Amino acid sequence: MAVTDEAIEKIKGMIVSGALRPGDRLPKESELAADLGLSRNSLREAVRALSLIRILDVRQGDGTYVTSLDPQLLLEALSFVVDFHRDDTVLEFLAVRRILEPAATAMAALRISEQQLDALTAQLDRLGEDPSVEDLVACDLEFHRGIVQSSGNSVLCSLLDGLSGPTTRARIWRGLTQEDAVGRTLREHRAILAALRDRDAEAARSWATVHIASVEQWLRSTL
Amino acid sequence: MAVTDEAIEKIKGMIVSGALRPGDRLPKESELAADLGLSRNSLREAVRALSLIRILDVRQGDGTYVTSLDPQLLLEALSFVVDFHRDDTVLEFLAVRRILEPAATAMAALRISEQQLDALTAQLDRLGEDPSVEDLVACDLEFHRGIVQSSGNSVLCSLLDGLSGPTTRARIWRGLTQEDAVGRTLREHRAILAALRDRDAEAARSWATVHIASVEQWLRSTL
DNA sequence: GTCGCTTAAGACCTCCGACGTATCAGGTCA
DNA sequence: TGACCTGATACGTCGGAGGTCTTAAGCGAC
Repeated sequence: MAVTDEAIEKIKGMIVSGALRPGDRLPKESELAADLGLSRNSLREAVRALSLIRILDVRQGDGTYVTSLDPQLLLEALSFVVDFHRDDTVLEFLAVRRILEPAATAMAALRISEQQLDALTAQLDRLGEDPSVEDLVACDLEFHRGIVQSSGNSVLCSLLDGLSGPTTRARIWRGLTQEDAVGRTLREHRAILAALRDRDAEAARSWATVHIASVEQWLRSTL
Repeated sequence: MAVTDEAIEKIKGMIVSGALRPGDRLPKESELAADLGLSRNSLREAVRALSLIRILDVRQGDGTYVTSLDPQLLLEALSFVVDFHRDDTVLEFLAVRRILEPAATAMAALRISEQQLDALTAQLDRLGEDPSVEDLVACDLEFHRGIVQSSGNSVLCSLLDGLSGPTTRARIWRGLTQEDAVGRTLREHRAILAALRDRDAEAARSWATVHIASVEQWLRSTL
């Protein structure tokens, strides 16, 4: 195994074992390199790799720190990876989202606060009746994120955030080409919101399923 | 932005835009560094980072290649990230798994082949009636992986694979401390398998839910 | 002619040392 | 007291020198 890979494993080990805790500062590059028995250049490769996936936070002129390691932060790296997906796998991503999103929406129905409900309502009102497709999709992302955050599960939230990216393009494409896709999306958003206000988890789940399934169905028939 | 980060973005751009396709070979380090306008050392940091998340495959003595970019491969990196989770987030991971796994099991009920059913049965038979906790958990992972693979969704499969890691420790702990956890797990596995054989998606879904919920409940009462 | 070994070229691996740049703390001066 | 300056510290970048591994061409024995 290459020395850099060993260094990655060793740093990982230090964090997992608790020798390094969230927020801790690492020894300076030259010292850590000496400790781990490799050159500063090779160590930097290891640190850079861990910093790409948000394990480490490198601040020039200051030092290198362990991040908070929050699931939210760590899964942010997921979206970077997901950007590389190929178009022929959009359906698989969408299928997973179709499983998670209704579940998250149902969970949110039991926990969402009145303030959050009001905020979602205001957001939909702001969009108006006839928005541009780009505005709609941006608003769509925001709407669903707001709901999923109310599920109270940050892992679920980050995961859905990461998975939503790839399907965005598909949604824009649909909005541009399918008759009444915009109006349908708006109506479904209102329905989901109404179900949340009623604290009706099953209705919320069903509307979320319908909402995503409509995109999925269109995509399947188009490909 | 640092030159290395720029290089990461540029290489990512080359792949996403299609200039570099899966399996393609990158120019050699010295050439690519010159093309991107940075030193070989800095470029190596970028390449190393992308190789950690399985975007690039570096082969000493040969060259650097773009990987297949399969969801399965890309999400493998997820397990690396998930290893850093802290124990207090196990419940959140488990909650997500509780959503995904029953859905995947239900999907598998409609698609799993007779050969795969036989393989799963043989696997359970091999384990016997009174296995060690470690053997049981290893077998548990294998069992669920086999089922999820039959769901036919590789994104779902890889995601669950990544999420199952963190909960493994918890399952071992439970097996060692809770009365009859081993026997209960074995019975539930048999029940899931029977539902799959019957092509009964709803029964399969329910048994999978029960199976995971029992771990979740125990963990919640223990913490 | 085919198989197996040798050899050389190509590409990545590791290291060193030097200099550039950003941050922060402490001191200085109005 | 507060703004500014300055030095120490740590990360950022670079160029070059060997080292190691993979591959394939070359070559001899069977």
